[in-house]
Parts: sequence; C-alpha cells; structure tokens
Amino acid sequence: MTSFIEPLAQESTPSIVADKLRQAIAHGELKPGAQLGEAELARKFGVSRGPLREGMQRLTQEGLLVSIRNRGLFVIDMTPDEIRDMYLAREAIERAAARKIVAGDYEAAGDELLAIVDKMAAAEGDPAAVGEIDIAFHERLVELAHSPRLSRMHKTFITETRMCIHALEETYSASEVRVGEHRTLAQAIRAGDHLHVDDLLMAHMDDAVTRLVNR
Amino acid sequence: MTSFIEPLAQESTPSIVADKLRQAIAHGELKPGAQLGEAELARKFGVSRGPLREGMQRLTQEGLLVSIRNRGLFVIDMTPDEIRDMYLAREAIERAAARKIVAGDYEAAGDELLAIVDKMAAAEGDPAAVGEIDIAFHERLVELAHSPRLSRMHKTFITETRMCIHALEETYSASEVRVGEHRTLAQAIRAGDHLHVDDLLMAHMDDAVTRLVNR
DNA sequence: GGCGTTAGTATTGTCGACAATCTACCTATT
DNA sequence: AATAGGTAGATTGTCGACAATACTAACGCC
Repeated sequence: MTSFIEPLAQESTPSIVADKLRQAIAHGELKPGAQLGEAELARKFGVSRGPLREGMQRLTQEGLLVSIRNRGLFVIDMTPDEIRDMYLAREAIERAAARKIVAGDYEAAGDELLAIVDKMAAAEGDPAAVGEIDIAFHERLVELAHSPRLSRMHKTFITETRMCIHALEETYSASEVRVGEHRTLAQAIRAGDHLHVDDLLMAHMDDAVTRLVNR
Repeated sequence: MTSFIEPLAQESTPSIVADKLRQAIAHGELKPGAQLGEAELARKFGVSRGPLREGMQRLTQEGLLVSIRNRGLFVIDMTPDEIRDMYLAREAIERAAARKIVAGDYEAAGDELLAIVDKMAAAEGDPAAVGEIDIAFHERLVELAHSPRLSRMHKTFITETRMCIHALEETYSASEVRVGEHRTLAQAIRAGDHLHVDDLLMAHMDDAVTRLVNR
C-alpha cells in the first residue's frame, strides 16, 4: 500500500489550463490552424485572461501553439514535414528511454509492456481502442525509463501524435500487424536485447511516418 | 546575398523575457535555487508583471524553473541525478541529430564542425573560451540537422549545461583531450560513418557526465 | 523551556479596464 | 474598374489594483 501522507502538490492554475488545452488539442476539440480566442476560452474555463494566457504560453513553448503578434495564438497544423520531424524527435526520445530501460530492470519493464500488448490484442477489431492502447504503450515505455526530461518532452509529442490521428481519421490498417510489432518490441526489451530493440523501434517509427504521410 | 524583404517576425514580449531569463540562468546571474521575485524582475526588465509571468511560465514548461504555489518560481538546482538525466536527454537529441546529418549532406556539415574544432584548438590555454566553443560545437551539430523540435529541446539543455559549468566552476582538465574528442567526432561525421559517430557521441557524453558528477 | 497561537509583512494569484494593433469593409478618386 | 485611404469593430497586449496565501516574529500558555 502506498502512503497517504505525501507532499500534497497543488497544481497552479496555468498548469491546469495547459493540461486542459493539451487534451483539447489532442482530441481534436481544437483543430489544427484554429485560433484560440482568449475571451471565449477564459469564459469557458471560468478563469480570467491572465492565468489563461500563462497556460497558453506553456503550449507555445512546447510548440503546440504558434504566436502571431497582435493576432493571437493558433494551433499548429501538421504538414508532412512536421509529422516527419515529430517522429524524428519521438524516435530520439523512445530510443533513449529503451536504452535506459535495458540498462536497468528490463525484465520487469518488458513484462509490463507485454501486458499492455495483451490488452491491445484483446481490443483487436476496435481500431480506436487499439490506437489508444498503442499510445499507452509508448507512454509507458518512456515512463519506465524514469527520466523526467524524456517524459516531459514525450508528452508533447504524444499530443501531436493524437492530433494527427484525429486529423487524418487514420484507418488503422491491419491491426494484427501492429499488435505483432509491439509484441516483438516488448519481447526484445524483456530479453534485454539492446540492439534488437533499437532496430525494432526505428523500424516501427518509420512505419508510422509512412503510414501517416502517404495516407 | 539574401533578400532584405522577408516576413518581419516581431517577437512577442513573453518570448523576449524568456530568452533573457534563459541567458541569466545560463550565465549564473540567477543561481540555482534562487527565487525569481516578480516585482523586482518586472522593474529590471521595464515591463509589468503580466508579460513577465508569461515568460516565466515558458521556462517552467522547459523545466528550468520550478513552481511552488503561492511561493513563487525558483531556478532548479542541478543535483547529480539531474545532471545525469540532462545528459541522457542531450545524448538522445544529439544522436538523433547526428543520424539525420549523416543521412544527408554530411560532408558539408562535417567541414563546418571541423572549422569549429579548429577554433577550439586555437583557443587552447583559455579554458573559458574552449568551453564556449565546445557548446557552440554541439549547438551547431543540432542545428545542422534542421529539425525544429530537436533544436528547441536542445536549447533548454544547453542552458542547463552552461548552468552546471558556472555552478561548478568546472576546471577544464586536459583541453587537448577535449579538442581531440571533438575533432574525431567531426571527422567521423565528415566521413559519414554513422556507427562510429554514434559510439563517439555516447562516449563523449559519458565523459562529460562523469567529469561533472565526480568533480 | 518548548509548543501553539496570533498579528504583521511581503509576495504571489487573480481580475477588470485601458491602450495598441490588426482585419474588414466602405468610400472616394484616378 | 481598380486602387488608395479612411473608419469601425474586434482582439490582443499591457498595466495597476485588490484578494489570497505563506513566511516571520513576538506573545502567551502548558
């Protein structure tokens, strides 16, 4: 059991705003290219424009929003080049995460990831569910590396990934292939086979990019 | 010659504030653990607290500042664990950058980097200068990959790197070794030898970490 | 003497209002 | 008819003031 007595970290309002906005962008409530009207958003969140703007600045720093002076903030739209760059960055982070996992307790980590793959296999037939579990797999992969920096950066790219999926209404072709790819990857981690993990990850990312870009 | 007529991108005030703060942190004007008093900083920058706070939120998102509710924002202090994590992230980014460079025009990139190494060799004897050129080398390495995301993330870690150097007053032992390491790396890039580049980069980062942590 | 309580002070968090700027539309002129 | 100029509306950028919260220190109580 975990202790109930722990530092009670109250999140700041800008941080909450940033999270909510990130979710809205991820799930397509704020579409690529859309402008974020301050007055309207402030009303919807029930805060004044000050804290709202502070939250939006965070997403600007993350690269999820772009600022045009005296015009406002807009959701980035993911051109093919942007998608390629995003996956380049994701690959960099996940490779580093995998490398650190393999240098540590890779067996426990592998087991956890295999459990997620099982859930993915069970959800086969429901493309949306498979997609969610796919993302959960990669999120967990990075978390298991216990690196604050890798995790923080990865969160941004996961948002962008979700954005792409929603924007393109990606038809998850051949979900059995996807389940297989993830299982192989998890098994390689379970076995601590660093080089294999690395190759699989890179191939996996390449697949994803081509799937999204040549849709 | 480059055209003079180009979209004149006026930076927003929060963005300028963020840059200035980043520099202040990098160069030790704001020391690790120090609190950023809003009223005082706003006065010094000549802006009101609103834009200042927005700029500070950006650095919070970057992880350079930590927020404690109702207490303020503080500069992170780099524990040995933090340093290790930072170099893990830097390594992830620079490896990805190098990989992309080698997949492109690695000869031009290698030449550019070798030129920087020459400058470093010329500055030998002046540890501070060598340190600056060292950082410039890595900055350019990432820029040459032409990846907006890698560059953006790397900027944060360069700031943290500078922070460490200033905090620890690092005595750059054996600068001829450092020049050599960078030259070998640049030559490997010039030759397009991906595997060698990868190995050299990882070794280089490991060296840096142990140098900083076991000071 | 140690602990809990209570002002006092300083700092942050939040808000509403004003100023600056841009877009869109309309008008007048060539 | 097309372009320059001007005006109105809306939105962002900025500021100053107020409210809420946490630290400091002095005081009283057990």
